[in-house]
Amino acid sequence: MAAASAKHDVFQAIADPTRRRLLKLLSNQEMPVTAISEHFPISRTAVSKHLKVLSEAGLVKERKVGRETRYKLEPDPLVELKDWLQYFELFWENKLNALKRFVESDESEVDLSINLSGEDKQRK
Amino acid sequence: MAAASAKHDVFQAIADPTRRRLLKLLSNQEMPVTAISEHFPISRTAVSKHLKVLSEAGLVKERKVGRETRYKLEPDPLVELKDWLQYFELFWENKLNALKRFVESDESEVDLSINLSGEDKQRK
DNA sequence: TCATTACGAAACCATTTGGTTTCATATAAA
DNA sequence: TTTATATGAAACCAAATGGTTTCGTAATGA
Repeated sequence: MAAASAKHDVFQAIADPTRRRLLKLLSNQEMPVTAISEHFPISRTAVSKHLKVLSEAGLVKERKVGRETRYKLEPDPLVELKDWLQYFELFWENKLNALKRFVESDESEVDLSINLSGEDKQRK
Repeated sequence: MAAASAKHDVFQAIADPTRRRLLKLLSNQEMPVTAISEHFPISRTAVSKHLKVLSEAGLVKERKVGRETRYKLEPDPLVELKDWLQYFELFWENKLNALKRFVESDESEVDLSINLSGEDKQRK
């Protein structure tokens, strides 16, 4: 699945603060472009281009209704971000806790090579 | 807290695929620049610039050892990403579950307007 | 029918980005 | 001391980015 969002990836799409605001705005409601752009200090055309980027990343879906195009959030591609982040969960906050979670959750697909004490983490 | 990583934010820092690879590489080990750049098809100088961006976002820490500068991951700023993502958790995965959680938790501060059927809710 | 509204495409522009090569400097090694 | 190594700063460049204004077209409404 996850229809190969070729041209723009999620990481790049959310790099821009305007686009992040767009995503939040559209998470609550489906909205047409003009209404959307009233929430931003830039031109409608500029908003339209941001929406295009988001669309190419698969993060919004558009639907034509009469003469307007309504956009809404399509959150699925954010899973990629979540997965990426998950790798690093091990390293922040309480690192020991993270390790514990990791060992317990048995989603040990990757050997992260963290060796905190010289102990063998493969213990069961 | 969270020492105002002014110039580059986390979102922008991780937008570049090379920088994402750098973070993974440095999560396991502290490494000097030349060794790092052997893992990439670009010049050492280019790698150095990427490291600077990561550093300005607070995502790596450098330490001078003799004539080399060693870099390692500093994962704390990723929490910002995690928090941002968390907002959207409601919307992906099993949307019915999310809705259920939402309804049950009675923290109905926001009208999430999840439209499960594809019907136009505005019809009156 | 004719005017208005909603929208995206196009052309254009300044700035940022990601890369290069060259150079200066500090440390290590011979 | 002299040479080699490790690194970042500087100058430069092409392409991408984020914005603008102008224009064409489709749908609504008077």
